[in-house]
Amino acid sequence: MNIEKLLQLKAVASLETLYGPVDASQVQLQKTRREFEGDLTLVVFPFLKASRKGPEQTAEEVGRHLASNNPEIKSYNVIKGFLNISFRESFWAGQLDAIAADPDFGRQPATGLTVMVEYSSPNTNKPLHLGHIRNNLLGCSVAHILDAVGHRVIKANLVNDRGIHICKSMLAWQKFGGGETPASSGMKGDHLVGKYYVAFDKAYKAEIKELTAAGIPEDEAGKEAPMMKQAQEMLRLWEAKDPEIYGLWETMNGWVYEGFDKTYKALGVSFDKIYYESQTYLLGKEIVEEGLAKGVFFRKDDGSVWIDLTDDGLDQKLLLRSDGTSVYMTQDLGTAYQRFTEYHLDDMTYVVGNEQNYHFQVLRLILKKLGHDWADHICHLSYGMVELPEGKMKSREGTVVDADDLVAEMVRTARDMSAELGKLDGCTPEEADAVSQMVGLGALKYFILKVDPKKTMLFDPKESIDFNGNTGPFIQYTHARIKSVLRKAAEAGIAVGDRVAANYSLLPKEVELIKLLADYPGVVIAAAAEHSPALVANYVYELVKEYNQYYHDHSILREGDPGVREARLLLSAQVARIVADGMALLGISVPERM
RNA sequence: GGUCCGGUAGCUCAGUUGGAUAGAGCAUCAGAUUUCUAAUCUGACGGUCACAGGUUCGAGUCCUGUCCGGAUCACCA
Repeated sequence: MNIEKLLQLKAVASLETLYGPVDASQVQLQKTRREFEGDLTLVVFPFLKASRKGPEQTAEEVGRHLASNNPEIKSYNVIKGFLNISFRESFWAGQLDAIAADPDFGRQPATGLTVMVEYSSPNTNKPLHLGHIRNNLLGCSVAHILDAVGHRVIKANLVNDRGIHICKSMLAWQKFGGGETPASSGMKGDHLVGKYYVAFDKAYKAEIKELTAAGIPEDEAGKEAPMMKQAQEMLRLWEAKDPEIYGLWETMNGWVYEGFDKTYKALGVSFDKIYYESQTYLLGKEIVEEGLAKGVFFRKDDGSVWIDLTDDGLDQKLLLRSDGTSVYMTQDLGTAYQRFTEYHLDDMTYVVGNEQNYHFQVLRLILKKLGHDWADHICHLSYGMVELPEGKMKSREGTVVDADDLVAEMVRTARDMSAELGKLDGCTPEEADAVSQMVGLGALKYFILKVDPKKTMLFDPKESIDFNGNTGPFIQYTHARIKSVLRKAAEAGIAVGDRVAANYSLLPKEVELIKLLADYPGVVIAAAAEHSPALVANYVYELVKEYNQYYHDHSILREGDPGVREARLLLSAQVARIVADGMALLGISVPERM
C-alpha cells in the first residue's frame, strides 16, 4: 500500500476518535513543501466545523493523537492550518528495502483487460515527418504505460494506402519517372514516392495556371486540369482492379513500406497488428443499414445517407455518398465495430492529432445513438501540433522537417558532442555508434515526450539538440554515472547489499530520494489514466535532479563505514533502476556509460 | 458565426481531487573539481499566472464575461 493511503487511514482514525465521523475524501494529504519540515501534510481546514476549534489547535490535537498512536511517526509540527508529519528514518529505510525486494515495483498486477492503441497511421504517398514522430512516440509510450498498469495491449497501425493521394504519386511516376526505382536511384522508397507526389503537385499547379490564364475560374480549373482528371481515372481503375494500375500500386506501396520500416526501426516503434485501408474501406456499410433500420440515420432524395446531430449542437454528417460509396466516418465506424468484436476490447485509444477532435466526437456520438455502449470506451488521445520557430510546417513551402533527416541529425550531433567531450575515447566503433544512437534518439524522444500531449509544442532545431538541463541526455548521463559507481564497487569487491543496516540513520537527502522512488507506481498509474507520458518524463527528471545533488554532496565508495556505503549503493542502484524503467516507458534506452 | 483547445519568467515548459512565499531548464552574470564521469553542482537575475468579475477560510487551478492564438464545422482522409 502506498504511504499516503496508509497515513490517510490513520488520519481518519485519529479524526474520528477526536471529533466523530468524517468524510474520508475530505482528508487531503499532500507532500510537505520543501521549506517546511515534514514528509506529508494534512490540511485541517475541512475539519474545523467538527472540531469547533481554531486551525492551529485542531492541527495540534490531531498531530498529538497521530504521533502517540503510530510509532513510525517521528514528529509533527503545525503551521497555520497545516499539520506537517515526519516519519522515522527507519520507516523510510524499510520502504527502500521493500522497493529493492520487489521485482515488479512500478508494475500493477494483470487487470485482465485488453486495450488497443492505434497510432502512426501514415499515408503512403510521402515520407514521415516531425508530426508523425510525435504521434509515433506518443503511441508507443502510451502502449508501454498501459502495459505497465497491467493491461494487455495491442499496438495497431492503420495504413492509409488507397485513395487519390497515392494515385497522384503513381501518375507522376508514370509520366516523369522514366522507370526510376529505389534500387536504381539509391533513394529510400518512401522518399522516392514522395518526390513524385511533389512532382504531381508542381505539374498540376502549372496546368491550373495555364487554364486560369485562358480565362477559366480557378476552382473550375482545379477540377478540369488534366492531371487531376487522370488521377481520378486512375483511382477508378484501381477500384476496378485494373491489372496494370493495381500492379503499379502494389509496387510503389512496397517501396514506401520498405522505407517506413527503416524509419520505424530507427525510432524504435513497432506494431502488433497492421490494418490496410485498402482492406477496410468497404467496412461500415452494415452499420449504415443498421442506422437506417433503427431510424437513427436518414436518406436524402439523391440517395445519400446522413445523421442529424443538430440537437447535440453539431451538424448533419454524411455517412454514405449518393453513389453509395463510403466516407472516412463510415469506415471508422466499421473498423471500430470490427475491433471491439474481434478482440473483445475493453478500451480503444486513437492517437490522432487534435485537428480531428470533431471527427471522434461524432464517431462516439453515432455509436452511442446506435446503442453501442462500448462507445464510451473509445478514447481519442488528441495531441497538439508541432510548430517550428517560423510557424506551422508547410510541405508547400518546404518547411517540413523530415523524420529520417532529423533522426540522423540528432545522432550526428550526439556523436560530435560525445567526441568533443572525450566520451568516446577507448570505445570500439560499435560502442561509439551505439552510444551516439542512444543519446541522439534519447534527446529527440525526451524533448517531444516531456511536453503535455494535448498542447501545441514548439520544436526549435537549435534548442532540441541541447543536451544539458531538462533533457534526455542529462537523464541518461546520471544513469551512466550510477552504473559507473556500481561497476567500481563490484571491482573493489564491495557488495551492494539488499537492505539498509538497522543502525544507519538516513540523511535528509536520502529520505527525499526514497520518497520520490516510492512515488513511482502512482506516477505510472496517473500517466496511464491520462494517457500522458509527460508525467513519467517530468517525474524521472525530478528524480535525477535530486540524485545529482546527492551525488555531488556525498561520496559513496569513499565512505568508510561499510553500512553507510552499502545503504548508499543500494539507494543509487534503485535510482538507476527506476530511471531506466521510467525511460523505457518512454521508449528511451539508457547507456551503461557515456 | 457555432463548437472545442490553449494563454504561467526574455525563450521552452512543470504546476492532478482548490491549500502555505507560483517552480524547473535555456539564456545572462558570479562561483565550485588534489576525491565515485563537470553532459554535473551552487548562487544571482527574472512573474499583474492574458484581462475583469464571481464562488470561499483560501483560486494559476472552479464559474461567468471579454481579449488574443490555434483547430474544426467537406459527397478529402
